[in-house]
Amino acid sequence: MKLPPLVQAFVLHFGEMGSRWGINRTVGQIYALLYIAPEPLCADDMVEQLGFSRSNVSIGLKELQSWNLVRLLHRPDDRRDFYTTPDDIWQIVRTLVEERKKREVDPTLSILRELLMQTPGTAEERHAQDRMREMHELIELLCGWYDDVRRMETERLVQLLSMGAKVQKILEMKDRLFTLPGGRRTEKEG
Amino acid sequence: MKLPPLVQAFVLHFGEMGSRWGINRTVGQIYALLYIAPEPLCADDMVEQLGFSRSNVSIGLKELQSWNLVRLLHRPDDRRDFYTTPDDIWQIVRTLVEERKKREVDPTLSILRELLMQTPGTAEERHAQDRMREMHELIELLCGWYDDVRRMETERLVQLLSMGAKVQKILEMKDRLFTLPGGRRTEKEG
DNA sequence: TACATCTTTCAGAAATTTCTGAAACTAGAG
DNA sequence: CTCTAGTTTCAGAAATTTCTGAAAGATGTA
Repeated sequence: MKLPPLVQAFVLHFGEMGSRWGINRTVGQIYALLYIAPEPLCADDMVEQLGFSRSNVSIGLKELQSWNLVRLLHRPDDRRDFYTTPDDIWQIVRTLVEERKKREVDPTLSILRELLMQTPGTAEERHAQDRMREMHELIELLCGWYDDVRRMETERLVQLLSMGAKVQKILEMKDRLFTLPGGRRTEKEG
Repeated sequence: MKLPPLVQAFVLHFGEMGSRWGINRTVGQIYALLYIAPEPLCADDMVEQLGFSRSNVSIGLKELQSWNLVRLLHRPDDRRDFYTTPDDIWQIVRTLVEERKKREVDPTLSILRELLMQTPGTAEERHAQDRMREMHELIELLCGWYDDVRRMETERLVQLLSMGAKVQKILEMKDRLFTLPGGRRTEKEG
């Protein structure tokens, strides 16, 4: 691996973290390299800089493509494929979350739905189903929220995130505004 | 494996998803079983119901304990350890997020901080560092938000999540309230 | 057509992770 | 102290994942 020390440390870290993030070392390193590279890279650049075999890099790139995490581009008079990550890091995060949801959440959601359709035979099954229902509701709530948030413009999103718990203050204010003197809420609120 | 079909399907699913979630099959199945079991279980119950070896279950339970995901409890006149998950599923989610952050985000944050302290030698390193800085800022923003949110009471949290993008409406309202006629913001905002 | 350049596939080697059974360990009861 | 009922550890077997080199495929050029 021939990289400036700073870059190398970054790339190696992403390789190590790869396994914790459910991708492998090669894929982690390739992505890290693409992310910090000032220019698009071709597969052979990666082979040279990371020291993996050509085929390993090829498979890693396929994997990244299946995650929609890289852009493929070409240069005039050059048959090679060049790869980059989006310049906008928020775009990267959005894609990452979207894909992880697709792989890590959606299958569970659909199994839960399926199992909740069934009629429980025993008390044990009934209890199991209650527990699954709780889980299903929670995941649906989170997904609903996510589905709203992902449509927000980045600027708004940043604004919201920066506020953190201050949103709560606003909610409390809203509650005061819309709550009748006796403590009950107005009809519109729920 | 001797379990009611409904329970079995659930448990098997969590086993399969285990690898995508960075835990293994055994751990996934054990947790699923504990989650839907109406009563606390001891290790031998799990051996019987899941068909793993005793030692495998033991290691799986240790792993779950290291994630703070199970509670250990004892019965009078019984030396065995019994295990459960918290009744409150929100508590489970909170723990899960906390632990994943600890393992999947914090190490990256600290490497980034470290690398950003260094003085870049070349233009390439300078560019790499800029890119790392973007990443660092984004992660800090998310962590700051998370740090606020995790302290919220569950009821408030649910309220917030249910609102989804409606929060945006409130923000816009707030903007209107605090924005001077000319379009500039008041000093307090920003 | 033959050739050059680049990419992909794939069988098997290498490495890593998971799982098991046997042995070691722990702590209360007699 | 010894027995018993439990838990943990650990070396190696089994399974899975990752990685490689060689071969095949694709595509543009002469």
